[in-house]
Amino acid sequence: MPAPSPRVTAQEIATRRLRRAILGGEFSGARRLPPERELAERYGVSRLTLRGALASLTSEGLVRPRQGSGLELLAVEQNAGLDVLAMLLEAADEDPQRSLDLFEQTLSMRRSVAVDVVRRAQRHASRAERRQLRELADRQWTCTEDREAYVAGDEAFQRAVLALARSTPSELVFNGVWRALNARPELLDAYYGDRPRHARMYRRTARLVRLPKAYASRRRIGSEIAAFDRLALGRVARALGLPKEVGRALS
Amino acid sequence: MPAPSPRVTAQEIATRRLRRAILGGEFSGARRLPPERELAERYGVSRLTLRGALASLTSEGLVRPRQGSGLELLAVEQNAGLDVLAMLLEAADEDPQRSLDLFEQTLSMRRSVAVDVVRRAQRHASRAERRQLRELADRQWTCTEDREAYVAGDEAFQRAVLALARSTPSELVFNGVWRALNARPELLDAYYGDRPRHARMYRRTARLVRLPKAYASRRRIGSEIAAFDRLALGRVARALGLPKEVGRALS
DNA sequence: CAGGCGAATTGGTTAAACCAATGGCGAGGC
DNA sequence: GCCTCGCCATTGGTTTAACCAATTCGCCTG
Repeated sequence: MPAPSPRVTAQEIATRRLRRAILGGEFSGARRLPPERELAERYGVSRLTLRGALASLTSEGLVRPRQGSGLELLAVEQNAGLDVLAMLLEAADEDPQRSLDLFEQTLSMRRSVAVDVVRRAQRHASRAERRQLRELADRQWTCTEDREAYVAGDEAFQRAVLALARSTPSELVFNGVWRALNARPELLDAYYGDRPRHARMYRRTARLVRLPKAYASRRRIGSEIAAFDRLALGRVARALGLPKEVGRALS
Repeated sequence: MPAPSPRVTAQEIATRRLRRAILGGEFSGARRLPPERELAERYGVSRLTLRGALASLTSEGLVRPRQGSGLELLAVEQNAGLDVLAMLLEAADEDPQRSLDLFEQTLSMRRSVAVDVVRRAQRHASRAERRQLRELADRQWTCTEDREAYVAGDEAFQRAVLALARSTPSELVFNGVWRALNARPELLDAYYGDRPRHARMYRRTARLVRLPKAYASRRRIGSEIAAFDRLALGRVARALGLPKEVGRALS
């Protein structure tokens, strides 16, 4: 992705700051946000621009505006959608333990979804499609040197499997997870720290997919990914300044 | 929730209509949306109100505004977050097969996440917490007559398990899934059609959680839920006017 | 003291501008 | 004739200044 640098807009900045303030607990304890007019002044934008920001936060399930009453703060865990995961990780950048926990939880969830996705892909994929997949995986071997290319290839591979799985919900979950992991590039770097090992895992996984014993292979696929994730979490922990045992021990 | 009927705002209506138009494929083929000024006129609101709606759709990953260029339409599957799942289901209300597929895919994903959640809850829950959980499950037995109470209780139970699992991402996924299922009340009704059977499944599941052989029990938990979901999908299919075999045969 | 009325608060909406990025089209030069 | 540069129409971004509508709360009245 060239990412043509869409000009950063004032509304976007206000959205980020306000969202971060909310997720960072700046208003914790309060049931309501300050009035729009006050927030607009605080962030140095007009009230209408601030309202644009509020529209985003509303659709994310962080606040609920009530005419005449104010901006009600909602409990994140019970109302927010997966989209805020990225922002939660971002907002946790000064709390290593929380960062690691969120990262681990995210990987864990991704794993469980991945097993289901692979199962579905196994059912729906044609012979030709499987071969295409195999080729994608093989290509990963050739670029373990180049971090950026490798990560891009990994995303492409995962999306390819997802497309075969015929599960829109899983695709949407993946979008959220991927965005979240990319919200902390330094952690994603640590995750992909051992690319040859990662590529090897994929190759093994691909082989397992072909096995007829669906259930047994699925179980092993989960274990393969889990094994890599455990090692990777050790690296992530170290990148966060925590002892790597902390990462590997997580469940 | 009493849902104090927060007055339906013009901006919200515009958001819904525009979102539905996009998800319904009204602009399929086009790479861009019509200009803001034109959309505002079409939906009978001021440009600023329309911009509020656009802010929502932007944060949902459906469009990307580019100053001077226009409103770029993004590919739903590759950009949208889980939050749009509810709207996808809503927008599919005239396509029974698509509705059933989405419903099935959603349940399938929920199942795979559920297994992970249960595993985590198993690890983190204290003795007292497990007993509380058990009580919640037992209470479900007493209200299989009352659909509304039963569904509310089921939500409470699932949230309780989630809280024990210590996995924020899973909670966020659940929010999205739950909202999606509730987007089509008639289908959710069909899903909960056989409440005694549902309650029995929970009781069995709860028993499995206590088993020491973690892996084997996990596997069986997945099967328990899958068995119920399969039957329920048959009912959903019939509610959609499709032969129930279509629902049960899905994977 | 109870009830209701009304003013202050706060979100919802609009109008009319103007700024800023983009992209196409035409004039001019090579 | 073709390429390049620059102007300008298009389109999103932002602001100002109002006014409308729902809610809340305190004051006034009975």
